[in-house]
Amino acid sequence: MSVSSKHLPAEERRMVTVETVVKLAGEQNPSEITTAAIAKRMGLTQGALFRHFTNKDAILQAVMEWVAERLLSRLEKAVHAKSSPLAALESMFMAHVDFITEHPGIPRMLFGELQRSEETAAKRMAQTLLRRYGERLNRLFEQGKTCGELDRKLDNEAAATLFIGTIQGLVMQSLIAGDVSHMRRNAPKVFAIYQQGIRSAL
Amino acid sequence: MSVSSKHLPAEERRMVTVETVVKLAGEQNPSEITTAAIAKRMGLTQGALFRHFTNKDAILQAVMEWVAERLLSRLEKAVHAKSSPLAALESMFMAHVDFITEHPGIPRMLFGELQRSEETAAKRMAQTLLRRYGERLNRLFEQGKTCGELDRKLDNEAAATLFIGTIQGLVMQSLIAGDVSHMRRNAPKVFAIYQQGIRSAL
DNA sequence: AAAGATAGTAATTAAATACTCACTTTACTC
DNA sequence: GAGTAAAGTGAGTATTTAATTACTATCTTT
Repeated sequence: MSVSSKHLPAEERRMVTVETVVKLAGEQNPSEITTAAIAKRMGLTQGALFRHFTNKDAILQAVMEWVAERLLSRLEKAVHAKSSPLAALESMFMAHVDFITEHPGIPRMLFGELQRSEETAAKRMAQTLLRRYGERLNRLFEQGKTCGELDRKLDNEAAATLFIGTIQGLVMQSLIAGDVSHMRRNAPKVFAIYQQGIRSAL
Repeated sequence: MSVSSKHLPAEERRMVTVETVVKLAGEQNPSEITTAAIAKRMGLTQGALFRHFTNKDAILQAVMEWVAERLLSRLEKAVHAKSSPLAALESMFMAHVDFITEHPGIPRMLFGELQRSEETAAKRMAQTLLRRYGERLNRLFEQGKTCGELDRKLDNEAAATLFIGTIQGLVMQSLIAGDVSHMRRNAPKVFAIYQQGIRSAL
């Protein structure tokens, strides 16, 4: 049985669609991803997409849900079983970088959704994802403070902004270099500086 | 005499066009800025734009040139007359944040151009701008190392990535909050962490 | 195997968009 | 003030895009 036979049950077809969009976003500007392009990549006619999604925004929303689920669960797994909060933060950072290296289109889509002026469902999903991300970071920061690893007077919000911005900076560099592996190579160096910035003076 | 009479000399009209695009980018997704929208905002018909620009990319290119010039000169001014490299970095950081607060559309346009798959003139301008930015930072890092303010074994590239990413993170937060002033308020706190990360241990 | 439901096709539509062009208006020069 | 060049108008065009629809192919269930 071929992975993608002609007829797929709705649930599977939606999955394939989402994965296709993620793949396409890694190759081109997300705002240029048309329903025709998605369909073509799947070996489907454009109209067929609308059997499974009410409109294009529903596709993007499904993608953002997929991203939120996968990313957050990967981060949680990375944090799990790390003894110290600082080690957990590093593990989380690298897990995020790995995730993006595998799916380079994702940060672009996220940023693209956030800039939308209209209040689309996809945009709301992106906002929710980042809010939950920030909350998770806050918990780790608090733990780090109580166990003495982090600077007691560290500003949580600023530290979270910097954490996410650090990743965003790596994404930008890799966009300029046109090379995804660039990101993974430099991530540890960049995190080292970040760590130095938040941890308590010894 | 009104600032914008009906007929403007070509040079002025181009200037007004660029400023209009920058303004629009602060209000909506840059990829949704159409020539019709630009013209409408200027109180002009759409066709008139093409008297002054050969095509849309030429408009975007002019915008990127405007940005590069203004931003780099502001950064240079901020660095100037600062005695220490670290003080210069902080001044540069705040100048950049101020610039973006005044023109919130600019980071979005930059990022948007960088994601383009085609090699447009505007995209090349954006890449050049960031390259020159990085070079300027490198000079300051080197100065900081020789005068002992910065950690001697600091990785310049990583520090530059983090510097720019830090700003990108602030932009992202303000996008989520839907509030530009958010950025300026948090900038000092975020820079404080960054500074702690790069300076030499005392 | 028949019947009903599900998934896909191919052609079409309406709206949006970058760009063009023949013509008109405005501003400057002698 | 006439003549001219520059700047703007308004009505186009070709193309792209999301969404619709009448029809067909394929699965599933009894």
